[in-house]
Amino acid sequence: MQRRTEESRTAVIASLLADPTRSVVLWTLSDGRALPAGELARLARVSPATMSEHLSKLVRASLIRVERSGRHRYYRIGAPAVVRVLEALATVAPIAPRSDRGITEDASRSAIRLARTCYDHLAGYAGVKITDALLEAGYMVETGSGYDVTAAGEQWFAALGIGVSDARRRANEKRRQFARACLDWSERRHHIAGELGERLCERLLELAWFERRHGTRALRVTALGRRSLKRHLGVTLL
Amino acid sequence: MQRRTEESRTAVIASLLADPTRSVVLWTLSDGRALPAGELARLARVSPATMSEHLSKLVRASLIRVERSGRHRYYRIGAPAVVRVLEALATVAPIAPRSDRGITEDASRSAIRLARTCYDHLAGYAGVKITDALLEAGYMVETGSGYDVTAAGEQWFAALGIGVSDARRRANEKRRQFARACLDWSERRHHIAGELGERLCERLLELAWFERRHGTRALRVTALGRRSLKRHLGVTLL
DNA sequence: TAAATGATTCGGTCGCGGCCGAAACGATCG
DNA sequence: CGATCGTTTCGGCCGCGACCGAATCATTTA
Repeated sequence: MQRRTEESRTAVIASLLADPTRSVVLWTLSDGRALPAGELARLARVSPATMSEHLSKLVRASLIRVERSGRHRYYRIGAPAVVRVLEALATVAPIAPRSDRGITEDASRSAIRLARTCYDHLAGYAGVKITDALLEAGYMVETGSGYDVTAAGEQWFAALGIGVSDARRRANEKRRQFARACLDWSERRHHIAGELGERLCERLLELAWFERRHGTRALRVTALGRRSLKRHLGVTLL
Repeated sequence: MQRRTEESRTAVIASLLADPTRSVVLWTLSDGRALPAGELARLARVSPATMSEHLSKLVRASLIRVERSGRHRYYRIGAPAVVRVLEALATVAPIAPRSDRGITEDASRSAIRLARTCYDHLAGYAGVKITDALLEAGYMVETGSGYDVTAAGEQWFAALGIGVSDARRRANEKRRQFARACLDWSERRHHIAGELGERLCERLLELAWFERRHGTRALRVTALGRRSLKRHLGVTLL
């Protein structure tokens, strides 16, 4: 392989992501699934021949890996860094079309968009919806730099087993923000992060409203989680 | 603008980064500078006409902004998120060609590669060189999860006004890693992060070995910094 | 106002790459 | 062993976009 400048090396990677068909493939696999070539062809609406070429390019660049099983070949994301690129690209909104505050209602296509961890807190459709509901109910209010919990909110969190004042104290000690507003790449909306976001996420996993999925940051909503979100916050997760 | 799927929207952005000429432009501007169209054409070795087309595409997508001044038009990066995409792309090494542990010796081209902050610690060529030197001198050793400071190292840090044992204690309190190894996108090498990395960075800024630059994460090495790095660590920053 | 300089627009060429159908390949199954 | 199914390879078509020179526009300088 000949010497390349940093610039053209990133251009090569970018050109692999620049094709709509390949982009669909990567986004489809971005939640950690492994799918056979034929199914990917069907999803992207191209012939098996075309898909095969795309897949071989992606494999050659190590953006995806292939695993043979019988007469199928299963393709999966090659490295976590690949998903980070996708997310970074999604964050560069081609001028965010925020006409109104609607959430994308077809978020269900990919598990990683429905619910995932973002560092230590909850993100994706679920993270945004929960944050919205907390604001809507008056349990939290927006501040300049994030959120703050109201007296009513403190009770709500306590009912879930989360000590707000304790979290506030710890955040202060750690010189960490108490309840930060983190921008979501898939929803282009804010969700709750910081010390409180971490505790909320931890607790919802403890309560088994969500479950971790193997080898991915995507979370599964349990049946209990769906019911409880409905009851506690009036949130329906499609 | 018609409805687009998330996939194809990221593909559009990626296609803008996929062209080598545009890629050079974005990398050149990635340290926060603003350059006129003609100079960018010269740097990328294309005609002014060609460059103009590229620039207008990038502006239309808000990846860069333009500012008129006299008969020049100065172009600069449009949003911090754009640089994050570049860095994410650079991190997806087309199989890192790490034949040996050499550092890129032409890192000086872009200020942001020479020295920058990565969250709260020092990164780029400078960050990696300093980390290497600390290991080389036996002031730190590599551990499974990062680094640890030796007794000799503790003295070295103390001479600089950094209390290692205090940092260790604080890290423990904050449940934060003491000295993490963070992967550098430009050098593809590790550098020191975590609590100790933060304190080191803070202190070097206090001592005026480095200076923050306006509106960018790039740092400038001062003349004092160059001399001191040479004396304290035998490090020369080209 | 004319000349010079930076930047953009226009018109036209050319090559790369995505696409498909057909054929080949490889594994499984009857 | 032939039939079938999933996948890849091959050959050829076609359109998009990167490129440049020439012309145009805009701003500064003489």
